[in-house]
Amino acid sequence: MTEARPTLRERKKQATREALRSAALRLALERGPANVRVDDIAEAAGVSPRTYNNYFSSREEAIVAAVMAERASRVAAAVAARPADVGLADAVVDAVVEQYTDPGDDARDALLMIMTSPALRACYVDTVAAVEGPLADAIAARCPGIDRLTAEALAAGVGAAAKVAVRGWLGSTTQSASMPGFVVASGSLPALLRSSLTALVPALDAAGR
Amino acid sequence: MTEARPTLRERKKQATREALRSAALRLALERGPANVRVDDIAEAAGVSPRTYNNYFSSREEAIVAAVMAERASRVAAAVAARPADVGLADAVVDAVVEQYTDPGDDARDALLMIMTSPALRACYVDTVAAVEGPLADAIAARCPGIDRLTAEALAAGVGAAAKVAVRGWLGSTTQSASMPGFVVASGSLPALLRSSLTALVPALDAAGR
DNA sequence: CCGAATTTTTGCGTGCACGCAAGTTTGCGC
DNA sequence: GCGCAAACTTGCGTGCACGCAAAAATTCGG
Repeated sequence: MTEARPTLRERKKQATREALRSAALRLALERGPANVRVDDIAEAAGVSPRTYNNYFSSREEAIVAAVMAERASRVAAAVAARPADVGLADAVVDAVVEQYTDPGDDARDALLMIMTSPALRACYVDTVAAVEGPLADAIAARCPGIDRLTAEALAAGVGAAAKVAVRGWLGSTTQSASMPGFVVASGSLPALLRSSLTALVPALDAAGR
Repeated sequence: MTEARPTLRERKKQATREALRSAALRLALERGPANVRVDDIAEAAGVSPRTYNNYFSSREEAIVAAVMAERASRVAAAVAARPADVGLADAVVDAVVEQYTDPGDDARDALLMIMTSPALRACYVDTVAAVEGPLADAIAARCPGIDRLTAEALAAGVGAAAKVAVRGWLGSTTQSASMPGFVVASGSLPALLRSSLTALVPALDAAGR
């Protein structure tokens, strides 16, 4: 065992978190997201309702977390893993697209459910924002002399462009009141992501040197 | 009168909205934001508590709205107003900085209060996001042949960079749990905004042609 | 000016987020 | 093992957001 096993307390915490995540996802898929109360999730996971909110700060968060677990850190890792001789722009764009190109592990229908429910969608785009921190680190690591603020601005820009692509993917309606819950797939998500991120390539190139 | 007076109904709606805004701001400044319930705001504005939520979807929103009213559209207008022979990058950067350089109308202490309260800060950065729509329009108007998705990606990037600058301005802590409510001014906001936006200038330049 | 259609306000009920103060479990040095 | 300190869980109370349907206000055609 190369990994020192984390303390009992830590393992229990992760177990509880996982139990809540999967219970939330399962119930949401069975009954539809509107028919799941946090009390139900808590009961299914064997903890008190109050405890649920010690782990997740909204009803939607657990459901989305079940699908998006660790995607944020994987983007950063993917950027770091790119060979040093490819430009920053290519490294970042490819890494981001890669993570969204194959969501299809076993979460196909979960993704569809998330895209269908406005509340879940909102929570999902917040998840996209979570890549910004790790991504900023990865960018900074790749560009030795770079300003910290610049790295964060670029990472935030990438996150924002990704959000735009996702919103565009769902149809043209931003999140306005027009036809909520109406989903139109207008092109493939990877292609949209690439288009959207292309706008930022010059900025990434400039920073990469 | 060049403007046809809007219907009575419309005028009343705006009056109610304004009454809620100013009541919220006044009470928050008097008692501190934590000691204002939405019931208080509603009562001060002479409407039912339920009506408050027909106008604002969170307790913080009215307070922030009182300060930020119409700033979003002003940024877009400022971009549109720049002479056509200045580059897109300069037009956008100057317009954004301009709007945040002089918040000092009479809202100095209101801004300080917003920066001091975590919940209000969060709502404030959401407000920054509201510039993105109008800004995308302005960018699209300035660059005739530009792709719509590209314009939105750029606008979102600008918004994101502005958010980073604002966060950085409040001290290095993002919105983490470390010392909430502790404010450190680490440079002037306009300077930070300029630095942050500089990272995106190459992208704007590339799109401007 | 009158009544029907539309919009806004309001009260009510439900579910949710979270601070607080016990109660309970785990970690750790002895 | 023992016991104390730290961390986690739980119940409770408060305030908040919002769907729904009844009531009040506004508009508009005649």
